[in-house]
Amino acid sequence: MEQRIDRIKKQLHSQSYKLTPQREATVRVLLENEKDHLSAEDVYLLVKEKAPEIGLATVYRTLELLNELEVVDKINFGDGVSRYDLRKEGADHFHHHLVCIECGSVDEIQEDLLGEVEKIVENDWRFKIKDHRLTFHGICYRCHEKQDTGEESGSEVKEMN
Amino acid sequence: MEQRIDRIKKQLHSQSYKLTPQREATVRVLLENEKDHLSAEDVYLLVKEKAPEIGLATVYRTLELLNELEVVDKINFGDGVSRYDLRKEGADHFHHHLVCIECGSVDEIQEDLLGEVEKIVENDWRFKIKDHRLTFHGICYRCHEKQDTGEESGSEVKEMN
DNA sequence: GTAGGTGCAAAGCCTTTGCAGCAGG
DNA sequence: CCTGCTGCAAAGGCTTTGCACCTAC
Repeated sequence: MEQRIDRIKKQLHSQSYKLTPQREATVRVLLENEKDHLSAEDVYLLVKEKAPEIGLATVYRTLELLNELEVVDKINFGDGVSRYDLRKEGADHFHHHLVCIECGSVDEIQEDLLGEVEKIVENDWRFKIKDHRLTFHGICYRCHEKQDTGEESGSEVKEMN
Repeated sequence: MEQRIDRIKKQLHSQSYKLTPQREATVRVLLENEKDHLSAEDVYLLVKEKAPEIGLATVYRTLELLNELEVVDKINFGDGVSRYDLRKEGADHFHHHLVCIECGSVDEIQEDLLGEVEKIVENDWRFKIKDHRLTFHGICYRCHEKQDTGEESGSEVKEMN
């Protein structure tokens, strides 16, 4: 974790940005919640616990900056808010999402499932792929199990991570 | 075109909605611009040419309704606006997008490229897929040709529809 | 006459921006 | 000082909602 912060710090410095306390707090929140897909508001609330004086605008500005530096990906599941997802270091961004329409959970698939598909697209459509977004909507295994055991579904779920 | 409108009309009636003149004008705009990915505002401006008195709110409400009826898909390319894409009739929604980061064009791939991938997801993650979104970001063949001046254009590009 | 649909304007949300103050070189 | 960064509040942009009127059965 410290190493990662250090690397992000260097990355910032290399483009003459600073790792201010607010930025560091924001990055830490992202690292600590790496599995989640936090909205700016979510990040804000979590950062406030560490740095109560921070403003929402700063969080937005920091997230925007991290997005430009390709430290995070800004993603959108169609629910009206942007979410921010830490990139795996070094990896040419390759991860997909499973969004449960029952409980709203979002799981990640790190594995690259699109190798073949990308070859087809690049050849048949002569399209030079730089990035992709793949999201499946459906029912996650947890909700599946709930239904199979006759349990009530849905209304109480909070966090699935 | 008339047949399609007729079917949409029946679909509306079957759920006791009406195909009002405003709704019909909106649907016609969508049919006439099937290849595009219009925003609500785009649709509004086009509909206004046929039915100048229509309000933006009605367009939003109509698009929302058509989305619920699965006549259109509401999609989002991360540029801050929702876009509306007519579904191919009968098809279990399967189409993907190629978004050019150079010129902003959006091409569609109707072909289902995810058959194998979906099997893997359903088996390995026990996730029951209901829908998916697949978008590639990169450089389209048109921009490619523009850049590589004097390139031999050997292979044919596949039909986009 | 009842229910659904419409236009307009207002309100809602998420996000961005303007600005004065602040911090570190 | 100068530059970059911050917090606050205001403004923006897209979308939804409230409401009175209208229209079709």
